[in-house]
Amino acid sequence: SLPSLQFTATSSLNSQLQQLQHLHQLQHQQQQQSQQQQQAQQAQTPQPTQQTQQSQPQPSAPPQQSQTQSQSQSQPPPASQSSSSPQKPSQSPGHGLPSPLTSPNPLQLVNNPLASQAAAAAAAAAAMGSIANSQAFGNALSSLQGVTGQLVTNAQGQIIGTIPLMPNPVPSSQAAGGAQGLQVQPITPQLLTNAQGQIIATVIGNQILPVINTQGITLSPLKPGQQLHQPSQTQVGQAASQSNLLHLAHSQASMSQSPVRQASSSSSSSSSSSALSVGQLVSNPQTASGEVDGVNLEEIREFAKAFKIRRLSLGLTQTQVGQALSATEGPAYSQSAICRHTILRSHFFLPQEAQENTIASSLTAKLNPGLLYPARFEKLDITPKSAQKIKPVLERWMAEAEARHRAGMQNLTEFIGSEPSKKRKRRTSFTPQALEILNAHFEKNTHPSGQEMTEIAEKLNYDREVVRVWFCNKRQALKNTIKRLKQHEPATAVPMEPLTDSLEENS
DNA sequence: ATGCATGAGGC
DNA sequence: CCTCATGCATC
Repeated sequence: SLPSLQFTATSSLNSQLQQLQHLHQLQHQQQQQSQQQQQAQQAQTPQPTQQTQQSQPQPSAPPQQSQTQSQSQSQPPPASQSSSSPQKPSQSPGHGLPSPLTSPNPLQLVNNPLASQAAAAAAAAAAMGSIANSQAFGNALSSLQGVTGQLVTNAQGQIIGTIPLMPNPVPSSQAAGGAQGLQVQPITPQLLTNAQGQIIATVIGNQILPVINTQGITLSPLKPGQQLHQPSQTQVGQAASQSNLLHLAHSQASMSQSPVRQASSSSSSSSSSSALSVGQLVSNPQTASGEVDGVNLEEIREFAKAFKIRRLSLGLTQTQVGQALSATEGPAYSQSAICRHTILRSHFFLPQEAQENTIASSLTAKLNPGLLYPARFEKLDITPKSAQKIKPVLERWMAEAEARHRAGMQNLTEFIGSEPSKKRKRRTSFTPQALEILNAHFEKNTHPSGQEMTEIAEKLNYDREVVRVWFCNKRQALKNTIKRLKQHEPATAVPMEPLTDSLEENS
């Protein structure tokens, strides 16, 4: 009901104000409710974060804990940069809130320097009124990694997931009993690993917290050699996780995070049964899904999301998939492609920020050439069309990968070293100054003439060809961005004409 | 995850 | 020379 509650992490002042207002309100409402849970969270938060990883060995935690907290209070996450700007605004007002915060602001609990998104996410969660419902918080995390205190890494030390802070009802009896709440419970998280020995979930008390699980695909807690789906185990995991996660559906929907609709009945035989149903299962066009180029982005998004989960549950990296893919016949894609395909999901949810700062300002610039603005075009993602094209390939491959996995870890990973063949030109690295100038030119004219490019190249002392390619890539990125944004505001295309016209032949 | 590079297909 | 779809190199 509250449009501004969209999970946008916008840098726009207006929406920020709105968010904060809501936040304010909600905090009042939730104070009492959330207190207990906050305490519970406090007990856990400082625990297994990678940076503050002292907890387990010795209970010398207290001093360090307080230090960590005071740090995060006094100053915003050090890592924060321009991109994390939304953090500050959304936080500081929190401190200044007239409401008597008897217990620390929820925002601080996740003020984890590790994750620049944490604060923003927390703000969003709070704004959603879901902070009290820690479950929602946990879910938001499924698609927004880096929101929690616990990072889960695999054998290579790569972060493959996060563990939500879940003060759950079950052990609460204890927590409630120890009213002090702050004491770190002697929880010794047991870790569930997949076939590769990678951690995919933790067991705290009698709770199983899947690292990544939004679609009922319980990451199989199996040891090498074991059969993939043991109903008993699977159920345990699901029972625990689903009951937690299912609630989220509503609150999550408001965040416009891809809504995971789960057939409540399909709880028993989730993953193995259907490689296809995963995508279909969730293809829920509640968003009156925007179609770009005749491609259902919603569907692609869901698939990408599911694919990632499946990939991780097999303990595979994007690179591995890419390599394995190229080993098979038929179309193959690189790690880059797989990554972009995955990214498509989140970027298509681009916050208004992109529209306001990127397109709008670029348009402004085009319409008012004199006006300067910080150029912030999107990355060069794949087009919906490409995503559509890749999807079946990935789907097919994953189906077989899962099949093989079930049969016993085969050699999925039989790769073939790609022939270096020609020596590729070394990647040019433009200096910030050069980029500034290039961007300035681009804003004035996306299609500089050969003459102009020559001049630019000379002025900047770069290869002319390099400059030309830069413009090509820039145009490509801009165009892709526009396509994505069109989905959001199809009607506002009016002021967009001049730009699109210059980038496209038709349309 | 993203920035520059490559190559096919076009005009 | 351009656009597009992708990939190698890097960040």
